[in-house]
Amino acid sequence: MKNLEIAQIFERMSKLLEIQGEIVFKIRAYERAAENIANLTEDIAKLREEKRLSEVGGLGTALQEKIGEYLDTGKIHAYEELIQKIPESLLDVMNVPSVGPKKAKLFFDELKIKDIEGLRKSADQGKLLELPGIQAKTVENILKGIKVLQAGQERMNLGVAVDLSDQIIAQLKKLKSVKKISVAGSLRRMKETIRDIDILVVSLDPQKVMDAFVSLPQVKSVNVHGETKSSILTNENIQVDLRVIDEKIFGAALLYFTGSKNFNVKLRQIAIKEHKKVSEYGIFSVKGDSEKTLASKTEEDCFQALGFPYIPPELREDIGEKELFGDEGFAKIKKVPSLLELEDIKGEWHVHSTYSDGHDTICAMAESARQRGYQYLAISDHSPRLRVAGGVSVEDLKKKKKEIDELNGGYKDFRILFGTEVEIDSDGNLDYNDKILSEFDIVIAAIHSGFEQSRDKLTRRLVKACSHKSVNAIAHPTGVHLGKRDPYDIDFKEVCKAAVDHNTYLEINAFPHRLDLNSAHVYFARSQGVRFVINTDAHRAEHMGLMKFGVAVARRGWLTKKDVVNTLSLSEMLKQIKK
DNA sequence: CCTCGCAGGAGGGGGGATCGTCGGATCCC
Repeated sequence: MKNLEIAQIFERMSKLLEIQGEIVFKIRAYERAAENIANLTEDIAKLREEKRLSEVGGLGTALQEKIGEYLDTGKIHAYEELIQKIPESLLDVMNVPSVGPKKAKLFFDELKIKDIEGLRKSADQGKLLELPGIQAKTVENILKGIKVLQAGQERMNLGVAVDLSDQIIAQLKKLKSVKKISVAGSLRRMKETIRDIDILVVSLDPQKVMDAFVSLPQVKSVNVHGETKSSILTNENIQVDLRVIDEKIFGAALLYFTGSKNFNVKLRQIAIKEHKKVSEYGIFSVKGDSEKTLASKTEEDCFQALGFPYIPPELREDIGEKELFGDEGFAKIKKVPSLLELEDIKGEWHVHSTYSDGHDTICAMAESARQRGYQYLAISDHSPRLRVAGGVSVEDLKKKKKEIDELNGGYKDFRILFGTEVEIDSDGNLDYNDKILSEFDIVIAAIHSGFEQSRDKLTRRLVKACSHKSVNAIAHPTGVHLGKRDPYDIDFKEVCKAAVDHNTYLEINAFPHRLDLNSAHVYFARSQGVRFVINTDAHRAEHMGLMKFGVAVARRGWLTKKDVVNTLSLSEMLKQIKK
């Protein structure tokens, strides 16, 4: 699928056009197109074939032509031309903090600086100082920026981010002067991956909080240490920003710093139409030159002042924007769905035991599930084909079944389900025969090999697995490993259709390295009528605590309790999964 | 560059802080 490639090129073009000094609207057009394309769950090639590119939004004749050109030839002429004039490596230069399009252009025009190495040299040699508007402080910041950039800019997964922010918040909470504390930013929206961590506090003694913050044990270096804002880099090169907020405007600040950026823009656009103004200091009514504060103390107040219901952070994204604001973008929000909660989860289908590559026994896993208040837990170990994970042989299945039956004899309001995570082979066949498969309580099918197959073949494998009479779910349907491996190339819409047609559930894998399906997939699949199961893929008992991340993805994909099968009681769930 | 609404052309991402330098660029959500 070429979606991401095309989005990336448009993204790069927008930056290059910015350096070139193009009008801001052209730059934004490319930027917007890139975003919309990246968020697509359908194949752009297919959309084009069906002449539906206009549905994407932000694609006029010129951009549609360029998409066609890329799909046909693998190249975009306008892009090739652009990088003749402006070296692509200027994009790296522009990535250096404190260097934007203007400085990048200045350095290139005057000093022929075209990459970071060149920038560093010129800075060291004092050449930058000869340029207008550049003085010692700027050079210092640029050199510092290069170091920051090279220290690592990748995104971390949600699990890492939550661990770190929990630690920091726990430490800051110990201070008496901290009255209120909350995460903000993409972490509060529970995005699958996070770049930096934002924390807001209310405190009567800001200086003290800031001093404590910059001297936490996790701190490697301090970027900013002020009264209202401090910013540090942890030993793992993660940036954490702390802001002290006046309690009176905490809600407005939280709303603002939670984002997303596009969501803020949207709110402000809508506010303007109603002669209101939104800023990080509050919601105001505007009459001529005079402004009156309508709300600022809590987020709820702020939404109310705008005439909106409370919108949970997970929904403040582009993903469901049309549903939220209407097609024209300015309709009033009537109500938002009551999203799935962690407490709604009654059990899960996908954990491993010592029968395959799990760390804990079936009994230990079951105990942990019971303590979490679950009614059931399917122990779904790998099948033999997945040798590296010690797949369970047909013989050992009998032993496993017996063990489960015995344990179940001792439970009253809880049941262990006999499950498997069965391999889908390179032709879409399953790793146990039909008779054996029919004996499981729960069968989830998964792909662990042959990721490089063609889109058609991969899609057919999943469709075939979906239509098998014993398969209840497809595990981690896109195969992504965040930061390590891209999803494999499938026609997701086809897979959704097969899932709906055969009462097969699609898994939201809650393990932070996976989060697969992701929230955009979930949102799309929901629109196709798909139903879901959220599983942790736990390989030890404590991993079952990762369920919260799966729930977060579900919420970001607009799911309610009724979309998710493992919110049902045991008997109801068993009834519904019948094929 | 796109969209709107009209047939050629106009108008188009909200709002503020901060930094560093002298008018404005960069950054944040």
